[in-house]
Amino acid sequence: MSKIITTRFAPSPTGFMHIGNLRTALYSYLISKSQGGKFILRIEDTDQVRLVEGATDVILNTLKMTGIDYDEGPVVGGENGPYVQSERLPIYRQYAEKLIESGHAYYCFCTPERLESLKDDKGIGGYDGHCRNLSAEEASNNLKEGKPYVIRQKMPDEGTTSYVDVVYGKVEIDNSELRDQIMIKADGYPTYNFCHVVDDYLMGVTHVVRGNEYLTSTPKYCLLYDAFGWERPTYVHLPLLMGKDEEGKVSKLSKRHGAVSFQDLVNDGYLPEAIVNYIALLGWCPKDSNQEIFSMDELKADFSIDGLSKAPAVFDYDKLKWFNSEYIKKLSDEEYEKKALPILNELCEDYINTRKLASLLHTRIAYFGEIESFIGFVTSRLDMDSNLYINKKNKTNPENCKEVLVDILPILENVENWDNNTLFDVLKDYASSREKKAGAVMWAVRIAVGRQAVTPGGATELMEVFGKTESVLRIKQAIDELV
RNA sequence: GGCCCGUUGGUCAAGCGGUUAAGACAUCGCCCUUUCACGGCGGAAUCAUGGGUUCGAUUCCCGUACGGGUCACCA
Repeated sequence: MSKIITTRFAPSPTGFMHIGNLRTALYSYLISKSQGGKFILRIEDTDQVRLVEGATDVILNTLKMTGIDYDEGPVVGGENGPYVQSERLPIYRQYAEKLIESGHAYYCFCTPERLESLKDDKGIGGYDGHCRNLSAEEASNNLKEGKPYVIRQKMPDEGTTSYVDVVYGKVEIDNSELRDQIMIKADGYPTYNFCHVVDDYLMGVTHVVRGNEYLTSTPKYCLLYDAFGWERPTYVHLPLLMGKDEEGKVSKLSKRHGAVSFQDLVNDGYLPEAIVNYIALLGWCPKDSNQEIFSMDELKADFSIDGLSKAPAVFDYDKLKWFNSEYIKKLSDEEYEKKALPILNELCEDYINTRKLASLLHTRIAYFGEIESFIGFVTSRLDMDSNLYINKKNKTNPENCKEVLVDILPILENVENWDNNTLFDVLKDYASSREKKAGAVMWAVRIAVGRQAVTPGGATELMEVFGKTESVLRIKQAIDELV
């Protein structure tokens, strides 16, 4: 019987959830779930300096909102806990000592100053193995004297180490490239380089899924597995997520490219489902299908590792907007209003029919944060430019528009049911009774009421939004302004 | 700088030795229409580059260029 596929997401609680990080979590999750596997969440908080208060909650919350549910992890627990590395310190110590005993690791007493002196002018330069050959006696004496120390992994002097990555294929590194990296720091905490291997093994992780910044350091981890006599996991390295600045230069996706944390995007009014859908396709493509809209369940069913791309992908806000607008359009009126109405009610005067306004905006917004930019003409009466009355197709101009407005004002003032359908009929009837083009009448009214060239919705829809009183006031004002 | 990885339209991408080189976003045009949006139709636009291998290379190999990653008591 083969082992059940087990993957994990192992973030550091150092701030917000970067969208690239979320994608890594997603892929890790999908690789497991597409094959009925197990998914573990592990918090890697061994860097006590970079630790940020509340960051773990952000991670937990993001996974919850996106529907990435974990079988084992903090809060939910599991048989391989604890799932927070700072609670596993004795475990790492114990395994580090095993490696010292077997000759795969050693105590190092070098000072930070000495280490610094090893670097070249570019700050590049690794450890030279100074304490490698300290005798057991010297080491234990140093230990007894209480000298600060770290524990280092002993790398082979010659040869190469290779492994086969599922996405990138065979990766081979000369052992001479490998430094004797630190496993346990002077503060007693383990480094990522060491503890993630111990944890992955102990937690039964079969597929290590992570960003490809680890591609070249993975041989070191393989060596660790070998030293312990453990079976190496399957490695799945993911291409990085890039951003593009104004000049068109591509670089690792960062804040200067716009909102890059999941929470920022949500705050801007992007739906978690849309975000997940979009990033799933940034670096992955379904086989034998051009499908683009995927629910989480569909992703779980269709995801496969061989659809993963090797090349880095540029995060495109335009495409995200498209996905989001698709998801917004799919929202039921009720779901949509739940999100749109609070924003509109906050921005608009009481007399505005915000439900009507919301429905006009439903097919027009790409994200909810965009609403405000659409309704400036609603929240205030914009400066009027009489040129707006000019429309070639309907042969309108300020003069004939004024005629229409003056003519139709008393008719509108008599309208009882102030709704779109009624108003539309009224305007149409008026037009045909005066042998005018309906479009010309609509244009005059829409400009008078909306006071801007392009509006979300036509003349009668706008009038419904404004209500009778405001609509009539706006038309009167427009007439006055047309001298 | 050493090492590693990558390179199909502006962006995401399919392709896995022979194709009119899919599709989506963006863009442009037309239709629909009460302006816009939605929806429908159509256009423009891509295999980084030089050598091989082959009857035939976008596809395989090597070099070059460009981009990225990595060389921490960070993960």
